[in-house]
Formats: sequence, C-alpha cells, structure tokens
Amino acid sequence: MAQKKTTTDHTAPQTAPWLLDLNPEQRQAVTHAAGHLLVVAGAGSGKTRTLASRVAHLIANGTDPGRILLLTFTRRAAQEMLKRAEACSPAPGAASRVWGGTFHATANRLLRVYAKPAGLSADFTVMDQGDAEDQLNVLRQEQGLHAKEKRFPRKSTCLAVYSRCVNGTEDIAEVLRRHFPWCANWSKELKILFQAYVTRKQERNVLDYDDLLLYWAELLTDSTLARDIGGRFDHILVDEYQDTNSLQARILGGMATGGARIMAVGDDAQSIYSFRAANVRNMLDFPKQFPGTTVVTLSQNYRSITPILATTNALIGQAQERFTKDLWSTRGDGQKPLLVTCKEESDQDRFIVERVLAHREEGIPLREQAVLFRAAHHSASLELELARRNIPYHKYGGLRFLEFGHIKDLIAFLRIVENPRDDMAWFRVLQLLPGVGPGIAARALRHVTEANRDPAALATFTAPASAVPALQGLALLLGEIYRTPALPPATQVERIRTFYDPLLKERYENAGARARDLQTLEQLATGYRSRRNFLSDLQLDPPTSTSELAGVPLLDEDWLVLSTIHSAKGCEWDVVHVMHASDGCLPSDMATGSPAEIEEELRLTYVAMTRARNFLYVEWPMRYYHTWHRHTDRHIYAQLSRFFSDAVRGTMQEAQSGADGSEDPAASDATARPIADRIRSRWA
DNA sequence: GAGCTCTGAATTTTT
DNA sequence: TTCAGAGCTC
Repeated sequence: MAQKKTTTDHTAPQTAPWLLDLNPEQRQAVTHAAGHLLVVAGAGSGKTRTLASRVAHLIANGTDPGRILLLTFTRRAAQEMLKRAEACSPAPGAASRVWGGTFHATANRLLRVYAKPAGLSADFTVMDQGDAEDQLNVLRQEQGLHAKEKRFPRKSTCLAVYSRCVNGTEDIAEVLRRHFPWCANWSKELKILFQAYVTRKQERNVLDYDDLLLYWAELLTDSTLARDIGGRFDHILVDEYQDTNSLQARILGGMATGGARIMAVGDDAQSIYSFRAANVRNMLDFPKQFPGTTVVTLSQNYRSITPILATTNALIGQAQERFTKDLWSTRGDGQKPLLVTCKEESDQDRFIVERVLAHREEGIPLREQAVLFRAAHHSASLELELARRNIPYHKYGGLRFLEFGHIKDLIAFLRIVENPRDDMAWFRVLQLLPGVGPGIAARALRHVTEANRDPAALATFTAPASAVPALQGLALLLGEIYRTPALPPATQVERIRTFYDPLLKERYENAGARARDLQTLEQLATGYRSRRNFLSDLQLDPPTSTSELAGVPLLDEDWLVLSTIHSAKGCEWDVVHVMHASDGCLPSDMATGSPAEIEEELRLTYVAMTRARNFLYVEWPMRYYHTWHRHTDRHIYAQLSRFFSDAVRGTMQEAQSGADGSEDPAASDATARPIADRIRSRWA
C-alpha cells in the first residue's frame, strides 16, 4: 500500500503516518482516548485499516504492545492487521509483541498459564469437532442409548446441541425447543450424556473447542483472577463482533474488570455465524454491557464501485431487521453487476471460466478473482472444468487438511505422547494396528492405565499372537518419543511417519498422495520447537486451503480463488463470481425453516456480493441434474434465488449463457433436450 | 474378536 | 457419493 507523500509544509503540524488517509470517523475511532468504543463498520469501510492504525496509534502513544490483545476471527486476519500496523508503526518490531489471534487460540494460551486454578493440567490436549463427536459416540454406546427403539440423535447432532448450550449460555430445554425440536423428547438422556461427557474430558485432561471458551469464562467469574488475567491488558480490540456469541461477550465483560478498554468492531448486516450461536444482540447490547461506550459509524465504502454498491444496498434493504445504514462510495462508475441465467450447470462453469480467462487477458491476475458459493461441494463441477483447462486454483472452506483420516492418525500419535490420558487418541492409534480392534484396544489401554499411563508399558501387555509384533513396535516408538522430550517435533513426526507408512499403504487406496501430505505435516513441524505449540496450532489455526494437499505451489504461481462464502469473510477481490444463486442453494434448503434463518441467508448473500471491487457476476443455472442413481437421469428445474427481487434486478444487467451462445432456438438443442427429458421422465 | 460386506440413510456454514 | 451401522464369516 503506497502512502501519500506529505509535501514539506512548515506551518502545519506533521500528521502521524498511521493517521494519513483516514476519514474523520476512522480517525475518531483510531484516536479515541477514554472509555470503551463500538465501531459499526459497513462492508469495505476500511475496518482493517482502522484496527491496524489503532494498534499503531496505541503503541506510538506509549502502550506496551504486549499489553494489547487483538481478537480476530482467524489467525490470518490477526497477522494481516499486525503486518499493516507494523508498516506504519514508529517502533519497528513492536507490533509483533501484540497478542493476536482468535478467541480460541487466546484461551488456549491463557489456560496453559492458568491451568491450575482452572482445575486442569497444563499439558491438556485439544479435541477437534470430530474427536468430540467420537467421544460422545463412545459414551452414548456405554449408556446404551444407541440401542433405544426410537433413534437417538446422531453424534453430530448431540455435539451441536451441547455446543449451543455452552456458547449461547442457554438451558438445554430452551435450546432443544428452539433449535432442535425433533430431539425435545431426549432432553433427559442428553443431559446425562453431557454430564458423562464433561466428566470424561476432565478425567482425560482434554478440552474441546467450547471448553476453551468455557474455562476462560469460568476463570473470570473469580474476581481476583479476573483482575489478574484482565489486568494483563490495557486494550482489547475485537474484530467481527457481530459474529461473537454470548459466552464470548461474557469473557469480554470479565476481562474488562481488569481495567482494559474494549474496542469492538462489527457490522450487523454481515452476521453469518448464528449456527455457532453468534448473536447480533451482542453488538447492539455492547453500549449497555460496557457503560460509557462511544459509538462510531463508518459508512463510506472504499472497496466497490458505485453500481455494485447500488445492488448490494438494494439487496440488504430487504432485511427485516437492520441497524446500519446504506453505504456510499466515491469510487466512481463502472460495469453494472451482471446477473447471468445459465441453461445448465455446465454452462455456469463454462461462463465463469471464460470470464476468468477474459479478465486475466485484461491484466487482472487470477488471485484477484474469486468464485464464491454457499456449500463446499457446490464447486465440484467447476473444479473439474478448471482441471480440464489447466487453470490452477486454491479452495478455501470445506474439508480441512486436518480432517483427513491419515492426518488425524498421525496427530493421534503425537497426542498420546503429549497427554497419555487422551483416550480417543489411544483408541485411534491402537486400532490402526493389524489384529487390533475395539476389544484388544480397550484391554491394552486398561493395561497402560494400570502402569500409570506410561506408553512404553504397552510392551508388557499380553496380546493375541497376531497383534504382538505391531504392539511391540508401537511400544518402542511411543516409549522413545515419550522419554525424549527434547526431540524436535519434526523428528517426532518423522519417526511416527516411518512407523505409520506401511499401515497407511495397507489402509488407503491413494497412499502415495496421503504420504505426501504427511511429509507436508513434517515440513510444517520444522517451524516449531515445542510439540505442544505445534499441536495446539494445528487444532486451533489449521491450514485453511486444501492446496497444501497438491504439494507446495511455486511462489510466483498465480491461482484462482474458490471459497465458501463463510470463508470469504473479510476478503476482497477485483472480480467476484457468486455461483448457484438459485433457491435451494442460496438460501440453502437446509436453512429455510424460520424467518430468522432466511434472513441470515440474505446476509450471507450480501457478504458474498460485497467482496467485489470492480466486477460482480451472479450466476444461476436453470436446471440441475441429480445423479443419485446411476440409471435415472433426473433433472429438476431451479428458480432464481428469492433474494433477487425486481428492485435488486433493476440495479443489475442481465445475460444468458448456454447453448453455445447461440440465440437461435431452432439451431440449438437447448430446448430440445429439456423436452425430450420431460417426455422420458414421465415414465421414469 | 477382527474385519469384511451389505444396506440404508442423508446431504451447510467453522473454531 | 459417502458414511454409519448391522450382521456375517473366519
């Protein structure tokens, strides 16, 4: 970012570099001196710049950077802001001492320090969602709930209920009634299950994501501890405040009792995480929760050209509940957003690819172009088309690196040596061995438990002959790593990899690609001195793009960005495509149960469209093929998303895509095919 | 008790 | 298409 050069002017006082190019509202937020601050920042209103400048301003005015806490939604966001703060900061290197990261990562860091008063041991391990579900599943079976005549909620539903109770600080009965009405009859059983779940986690010294926040919040209910923990910070800056939940609000309240000043930044029109119990009310109630709050509103948009803003303003104008006002821009004119009706899904793919290539010809690199969609699998056919045309891309969202079986396997080894009480990790690793299933794994684990959880004790376990060699090998491996804490994490990964490699080949078809992932993991580990930090970083800030799986890309390579709308939050591109803008995808069929859900889908659409700087395309296919069954070739007709009302369409330009661009109906098979299909499908 | 095969069901967004 | 669970065989 080029800074404007100030011409030498001896009469005016020199403007500090972090205050340059700020509008009056931004400047007010950056230099705000006393009390708490709420910044209502519309899309593209320079929120990141404001936060970064604020950090630089605080440091320049004498705040110890180590006493600033910057809470963001992703680690990437924190790094980006601190990088920018550093760039305009008068004290080189200072910004790197700021505490920056997600709520969860910060909780992890603090809980390592305050483990004892929290009733934890500092070597606790963190479970991801899959582990938490598996743990619930084990308990569910122990309690015989899976065998009930009426089906008990699936493990993922159980966890979702639990999570909402914790994050929304709501009673289970209320949560079931409002969000899981079909489980309402299981209230009693779920309560017992959750009780067992909490006990088990405590016995095993493991925390799930929710626990990180919960233990932090609980620590803060003790006034002495609250003053101590909160007293570590003079300033707490929170980004994306509209997507925090009531538990996080409670944490902030507790932290403030230590004397820290809170600055929260958010936009209620972009609240899209209610499934994680995020609540816009957090933002609206902020002035009430923190008396003496100053509210600053940023409504000048610096990102998008005027025609795009006209469309997005019209779109969000349909929201029933809205608190921020329309955005305005001085960015000038340009192409109206294009609403593209595609005949088929394949036409949609082709249209996008052709536009992407055309823009690249005009000089817009692929990385400045993004394709956004509601659900991770919506990009499947586009990905095939991109591969066919040799166009490189990175995909954000959906299945994470960490969720692949082989990655989880390898991490489980590390978790055992980090925390030998971690049962889920033990079970996972033991059952990888040939000849070891649930039964022997349970017995082996009992044996290890009696030996005070020393992994090497596995060597003295008497197992059936078929399982002995593998168990001995495992005992040797874990024993050695356990006893040599000084072994660098990368070396530990390497040893495990050597042991695991043959098992991987036995287990998976595409062992080669998976083995390369494990090498990537080892590569990642070389950046760490401590296994504990390596593990928590993996769980809390995992690599976001699946491109890691395809090997490390060349540095100068250019690639197109594919992303779920959720993962696109906070980003911006020159060219943005919003694909599958059809009812059922946007809003998702899964989220049309209540007006509140539909309203959130509208905000989601708004978030997607406001990512665009200069070119915005919205595509929707008229027909979808459903190939669930191999032989039936069923298709369904789609409709344009209900969010594109006449008022919204009035601000857009419209186009058609399909039938090879031919406008002559007689010359194309575009009409012939649907008719033939219809006639056939009548008898299907 | 391990591990395979078959069947039926479901299918979002993420720390 | 993928995943979980039941049931069957070695």
